[in-house]
Amino acid sequence: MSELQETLDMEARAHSEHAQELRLWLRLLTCSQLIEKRVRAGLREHFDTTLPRFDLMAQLERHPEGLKMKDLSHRLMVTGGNVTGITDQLVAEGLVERTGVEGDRRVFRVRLTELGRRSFADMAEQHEHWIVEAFEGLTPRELEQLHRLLGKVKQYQKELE
Amino acid sequence: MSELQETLDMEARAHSEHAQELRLWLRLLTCSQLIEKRVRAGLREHFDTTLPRFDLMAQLERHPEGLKMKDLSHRLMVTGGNVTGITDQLVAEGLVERTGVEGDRRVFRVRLTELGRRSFADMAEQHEHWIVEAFEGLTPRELEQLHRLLGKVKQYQKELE
DNA sequence: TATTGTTATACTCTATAACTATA
DNA sequence: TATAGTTATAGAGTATAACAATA
Repeated sequence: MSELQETLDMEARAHSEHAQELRLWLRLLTCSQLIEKRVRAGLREHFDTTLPRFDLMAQLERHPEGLKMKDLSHRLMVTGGNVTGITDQLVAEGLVERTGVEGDRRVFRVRLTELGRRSFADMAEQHEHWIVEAFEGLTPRELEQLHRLLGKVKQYQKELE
Repeated sequence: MSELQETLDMEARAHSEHAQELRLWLRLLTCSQLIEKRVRAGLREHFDTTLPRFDLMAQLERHPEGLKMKDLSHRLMVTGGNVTGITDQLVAEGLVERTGVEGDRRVFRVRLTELGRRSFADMAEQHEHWIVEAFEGLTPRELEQLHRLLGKVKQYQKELE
């Protein structure tokens, strides 16, 4: 066993009668951490940005008409103050814009600027490459199976809420 | 579609010819974030502790003879300074202890104290419950399949290093 | 009164790099 | 020279709560 494998192999800490679930969780966590670390590093090195910023822009790219701060907060699963902070940064860099909404002066609509759209397109292309690479070890059929199984897991988390 | 489902359903942002991989990644990330959030919240509310602290103690529980700071750093996939900080906290609370190693005065052996072992046993019991609950939506066969597929993903990440 | 969004604050976690002590 | 560990620092990310403006 390589030192790297030894390093990453935290799964054996599962030790109870429910060892199967614990091993699965540790493996799931390890996979997402390994991929996420690479994505974060890539975003930082190549684009001088962070995953939350990328995620916010990705939401806006899907909604050209714009999203309210509250929508962003829900979708990104973080509290409002954080969305304000990230949005402020992106506005300062000219990547997104806040525009008022008629009929409710409390609300803003946040959208990508043209610069933001171009910038996001660049990042998304690289991001796609990193992700495709991460799953190259699986056959198309395995990709599909994994997607289906994780769908059941995700569905169940929502039922637990 | 419920608001919650809508909120969590970030997957549709995948839009390229490699949509399958992107959808899979977003689903994997969502699953691990949902479970991790619950574990973090549980550790904070019930035990006033954090996931990195729990993970460090879990490593020590697996190694009653103790681990060197460097080993912990490798296993937890974080840099040395951070291990020092977390270890300092746990030592201050009497949960772990540093003891010298004869033959190399640079090295420390970090171990759980008796209090640390009892404390970890409490946490591990609850932790197991949260994890078992998270995967209740899967049959034993599906648990096994998912574990196998994630094993391939994990294996491939190591090859990419 | 309730809601949208902002501000202020504090804390955890992390990486980096300079440093000490020992090998 | 190299290694084990610490210290110092800075920044990301987060939650909480108080607040202002509007509904």
